Amino acid sequence: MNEIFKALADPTRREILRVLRQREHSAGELSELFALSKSTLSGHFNVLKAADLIEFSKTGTTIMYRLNTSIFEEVVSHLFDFFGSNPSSETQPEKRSES
Amino acid sequence: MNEIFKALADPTRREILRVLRQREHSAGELSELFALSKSTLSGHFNVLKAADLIEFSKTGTTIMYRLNTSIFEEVVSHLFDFFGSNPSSETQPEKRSES
DNA sequence: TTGGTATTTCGCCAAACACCGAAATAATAG
DNA sequence: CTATTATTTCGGTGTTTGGCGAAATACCAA
Repeated sequence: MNEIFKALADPTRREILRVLRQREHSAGELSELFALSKSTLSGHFNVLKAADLIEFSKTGTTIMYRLNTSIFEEVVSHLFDFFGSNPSSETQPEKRSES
Repeated sequence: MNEIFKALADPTRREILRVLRQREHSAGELSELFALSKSTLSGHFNVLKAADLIEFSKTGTTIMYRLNTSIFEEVVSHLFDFFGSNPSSETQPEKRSES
C-alpha cells in the first residue's frame, strides 16, 4: 500500500498512468510524450512496477508498458479505510495497522 | 490534487487520518498516539490542512482536528481518471491536464 | 563480428522531506 | 504581570527523491 501511494504522489507518474489508460505504450513512445530524459522515465517505470501499477512485456528490444487496472479496487478500498462512512463496523479502531 | 496525493504518500499522515476517522482529536491527544515529537506532528497537520484533508477549530489553546470526509469523493473521481473502465467516454485523451 | 536501436543502470547533484529540540506564540489562571 | 499549558514556528541534520548524461545491457540485422 505504501508503495502505491508513494507512486501516485508524483505528477509525472500519474500522467504516465493516464496515458497508459488509453492503450499500452513502449518506453520509447512514452518518452516522446514527456520532456524528460529516458533514464528519468525509466526510473518512474521502476517505481510504478514496484507498486504493481503497471505491467510490461518484452518483444525484441522493445518493452511495452500497460496499466494494471486491478490495483484500482485495492486503492479505493484503502481510501475507505480513512474516509468511509461507517468506521466502527468496517475496521477495528484499536488496530491501527499499516499494511 | 497534487497536494492530496502528496499528503497521502506518508504513512504517518494516513494513520492520522485513520485515527481522525473515529472522532476528532486535539493536537495533544494525537501526539500521544504517535512516537513522534509534537513539532513533527504539527508539520504533518499543516500538510493535511494544505490538502484540505482535515479541518480544525480552536477553543482556548486547544486545537481540535477532524477529518474532511468530503474530499474522499474527489480523490476517487481522480482515481477513475487513471483506472476507470471506459477511458474515451470519460476523459479527453488529448487534454492530459494536471489539476 | 560490427553496428544500430531500445532501454536500463550508474554516479552525481540539488531540492524536498521527515525528523528533532529550542524558541516563539497564544490563551488562561492566579 | 507571571506562570502554565497547548501548539506552532524556526533552524538544523540526515535521508530520499527526481533529475541528468554517460556507460552498460540486450536484441537484431547485416
